Amino acid sequence: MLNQIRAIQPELSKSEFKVAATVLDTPQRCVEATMHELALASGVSEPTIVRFCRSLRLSGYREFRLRLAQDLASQVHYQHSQIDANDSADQLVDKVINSAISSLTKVRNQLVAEVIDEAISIISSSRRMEIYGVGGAGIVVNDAQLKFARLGIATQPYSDIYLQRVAAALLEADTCVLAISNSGRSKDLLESIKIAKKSGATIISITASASPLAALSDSHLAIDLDEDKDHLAPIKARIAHMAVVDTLAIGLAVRSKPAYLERLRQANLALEDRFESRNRR
Amino acid sequence: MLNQIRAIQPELSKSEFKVAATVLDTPQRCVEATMHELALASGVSEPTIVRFCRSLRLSGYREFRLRLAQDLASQVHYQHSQIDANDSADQLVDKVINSAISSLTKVRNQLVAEVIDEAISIISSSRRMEIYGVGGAGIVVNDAQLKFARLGIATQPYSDIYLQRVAAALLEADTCVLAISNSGRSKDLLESIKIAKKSGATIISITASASPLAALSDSHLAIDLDEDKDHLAPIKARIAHMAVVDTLAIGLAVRSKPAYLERLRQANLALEDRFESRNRR
DNA sequence: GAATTAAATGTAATAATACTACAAAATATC
DNA sequence: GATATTTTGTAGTATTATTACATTTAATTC
Repeated sequence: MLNQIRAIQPELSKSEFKVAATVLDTPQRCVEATMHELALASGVSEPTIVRFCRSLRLSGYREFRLRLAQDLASQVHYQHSQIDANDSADQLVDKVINSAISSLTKVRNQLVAEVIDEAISIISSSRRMEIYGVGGAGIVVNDAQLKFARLGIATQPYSDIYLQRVAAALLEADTCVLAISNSGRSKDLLESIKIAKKSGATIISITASASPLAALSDSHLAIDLDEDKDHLAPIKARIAHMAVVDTLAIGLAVRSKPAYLERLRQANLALEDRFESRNRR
Repeated sequence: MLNQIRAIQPELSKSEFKVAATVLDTPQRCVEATMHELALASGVSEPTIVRFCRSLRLSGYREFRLRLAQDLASQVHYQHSQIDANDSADQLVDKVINSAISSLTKVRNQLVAEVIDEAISIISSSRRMEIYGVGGAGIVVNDAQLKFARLGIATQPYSDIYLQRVAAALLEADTCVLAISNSGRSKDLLESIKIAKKSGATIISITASASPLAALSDSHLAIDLDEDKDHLAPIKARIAHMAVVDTLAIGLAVRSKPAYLERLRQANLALEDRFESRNRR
């Protein structure tokens, strides 16, 4: 919902834009607000509120409020809670999993459809792709390589900063680089990306908005996670980034000619004899 | 909310009881209904609806409807839906993420607290741990290594089947092996585990119940995912397994002496100068 | 750059919805 | 069986959402 509002905001008229802004700014408040209050808060008239709701293809304010409430509820539910030594194993499981779910929910709300489409079309029109990341993101980089490989899309993962730079210097104009970093501030990665850009490669990034990496990117999949320093932080980032990669890979698969899906089938087939059959037990 | 209604239902008056009944019976419908409609459906008058809401300690029907909507939204079980070529990017995101969330939910429901405790105690009483997996699980194996490393727990990951066997043959009695496999039927992995067992190592597995791998394990963290053959299947498995590893690692960290957490802090510190500062931009 | 047209926005009236006061039933209490 | 108490509904009021229409603002054409 918020996602959708963000997406259509640029197409809205001046007044409706204001309404979108208030909603995006204080969604929790809007759920509680009556139409009159929202009109007041946005500095517009009440009919504009109705028109705004209609722009979202909803029947009216009542439905809007309901949808917004539901949307927020599905995020709020998984509050992140600190883990401590006294937690039972049950609590531990709940907290860890809920925190993972909450970061996935964030991804769902933050991914902008247009950017996904953009990134997919960049990848599919590039001759080849390299994937860069450092530190914890290295895992995501390798995971991405595996996912794309299963679709028959050859990619080269580099999580070593030296290899990265060498590779980046050798890139050509019709290639692209997928850069993955939570903060978007790793000096080493930034250096590699600058080199890649100089080589003429198109840069797709999965990173925080307003980060140096985002600024360098041609296509930027913004993921902003809490900056908490708890032990779950790196895990959350990893799961979130993997989910974005999933979306890209799957999108690429379904968007492009059915050939990809056929390749996926074959890749699965090739592994089949490596498994114990279920019957023989 | 529904639970609360169920709880107070016996204490309600006859008419309010009817209202509670309709709400419990068709909660989804009630979210959409106006006060008048709910009154009609329950065969009571509108003030009774208000009184019912007040019995729930809510200000009125408006709040009731909002709360109910939120409540239902947070329970909505992300059911898995097939992705097809006509999906918009928005739908794509929703489907991929929801499917990931649903597999995490499964993990949450399937993990048994006792087994987590058991696995944690095996790991912390072992001199060292090796982590085995093949194919897609290789990613999880590397991720696990990284997670444990951050806690100062040295582990050796092996996703190559030959190295695995060699390593397994050299294991000693006071070591343990964490084996990760979705199906629990990969011949290569099973072979490695048999060798590891012969060497006297304790086996912890993250895999499907009733699988050959489960049968070989000393401690078995059972994760059963749908056996659907869609393109999301491997992704779901990976996310689910990573979540289990997270739980183990975090559990290990909080259970054991605070030393682990201190090490984690130091590991984070060691990386700090590798990042662009936020101020300089 | 003025005139015309179209789009956007707000005002004011109307409709729908939620809520309240009070009176009538129903139930319990003596 | 009369009285008190609780429960419920009727009818009216207040609030909230929506619509019709007029006004303003912006865009387009000459």
